[in-house]
Amino acid sequence: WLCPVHTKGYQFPDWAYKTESSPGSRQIQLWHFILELLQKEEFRHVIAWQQGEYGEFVIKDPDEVARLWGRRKCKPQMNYDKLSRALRYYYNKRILHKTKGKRFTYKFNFNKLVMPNYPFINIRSSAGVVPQSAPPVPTASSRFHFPPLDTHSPTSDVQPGRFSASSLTTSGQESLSDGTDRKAELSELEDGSATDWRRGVDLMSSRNAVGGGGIGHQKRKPDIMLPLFTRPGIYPDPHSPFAVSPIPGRGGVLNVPISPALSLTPTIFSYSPSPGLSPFTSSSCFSFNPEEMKHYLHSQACSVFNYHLSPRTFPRYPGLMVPPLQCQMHPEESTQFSIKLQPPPVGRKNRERAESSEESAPGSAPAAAPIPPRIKPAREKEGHAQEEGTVPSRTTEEEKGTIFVRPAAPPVWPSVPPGKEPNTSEKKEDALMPPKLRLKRRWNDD
DNA sequence: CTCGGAACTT
DNA sequence: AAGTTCCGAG
Repeated sequence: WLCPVHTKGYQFPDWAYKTESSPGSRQIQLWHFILELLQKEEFRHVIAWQQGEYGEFVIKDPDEVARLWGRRKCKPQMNYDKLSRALRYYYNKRILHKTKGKRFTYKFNFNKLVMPNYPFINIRSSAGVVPQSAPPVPTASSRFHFPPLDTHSPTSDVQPGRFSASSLTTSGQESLSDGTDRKAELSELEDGSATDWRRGVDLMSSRNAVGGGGIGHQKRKPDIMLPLFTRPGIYPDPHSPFAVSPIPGRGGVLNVPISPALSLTPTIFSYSPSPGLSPFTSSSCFSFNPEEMKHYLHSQACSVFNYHLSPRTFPRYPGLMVPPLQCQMHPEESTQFSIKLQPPPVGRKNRERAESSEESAPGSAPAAAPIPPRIKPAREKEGHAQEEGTVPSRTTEEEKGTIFVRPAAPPVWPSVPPGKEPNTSEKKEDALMPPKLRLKRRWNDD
């Protein structure tokens, strides 16, 4: 078991590879391990990304995953019951959340790590233009660390964060060993992700980056600094800030002013149908694909609505409007969402009832619909004799799954239409109504 | 299956 | 801190 980071290229950003050296974690972490398995095709029959939902994965063989985990941790008594308990501890930490109704299905909260750094993204511009079926395979963000945004003012665009190459932080000494987090995400307005985010920062900065050009040290400053990595060809979007001016501002660093209006959409993600074959995996460059990012963020927004996550999970930034109805990527999913968009559930009971009824809703488009993983019908114990050495038997299904599905039609945001509102009086009413009530009203109306 | 409390371990 | 182990409840 060699360090995953040194195996074959970067499939995930550094934060996914917490190392022993990382403060606060001397040993492999479960989510880290999960990511590791997810990364390898050999385990595709044991655990795999769920198609259609970014960051969602299915444990196809709970016993096997538990066994592997137990082996890694030298806990022969490990089983899915225990493993899942550990997984559940991630709920509060916002590392994972459960996909209700789907057995053995969980979802990573990647947004926790990404969102704080892209508050200025305008998701509206192009929702659902990006491939949908590919698993979240963040790539090549390795050399960077993203200082957290000012936690206290998520909306203060005047205090943008700053990107800097972690290779610059030779000391890697940001060790923000904050013992201030946990459970603290109670306050409605504070984004508890900030503390976690710092962790992510640690992870990345702790990684001794490859010497990528000697740029001087830099301290955190309120201006955004985007590392300059000229990678011709990886910026398909002409609107990418990098496509615009790849010329170094100074010292090889681009100083890009942030404004909420600016559709600056750098992304550390790159969805590749076949992780191992990603053209980017070999590079350690920053890749920016606005479309992907937007889609990703949108997907996350959907999660917030569909999984009843706290809105806190999805930072509220100006210009970041994510109407639930926009979540219809797949025709089949659209039915899901429309149903889920019923008035907020009152209690757990209600929630579950709604979900179950939704599950039974007739799916209309079988087209490229991701096949719901057939979970061990009867817990059949087909000999998984070998594991690591197992030859991945690529099923045609899997291949199909890598096909990008284009959403039916580019949706138009129903909320806050630039045009006019149907009912003027109601509008006025709304204006007088407290935000909460207004929202509730909308829930009920639509 | 899923959840989360509680005590315990490393 | 990050699980591990055990377990009652839904």
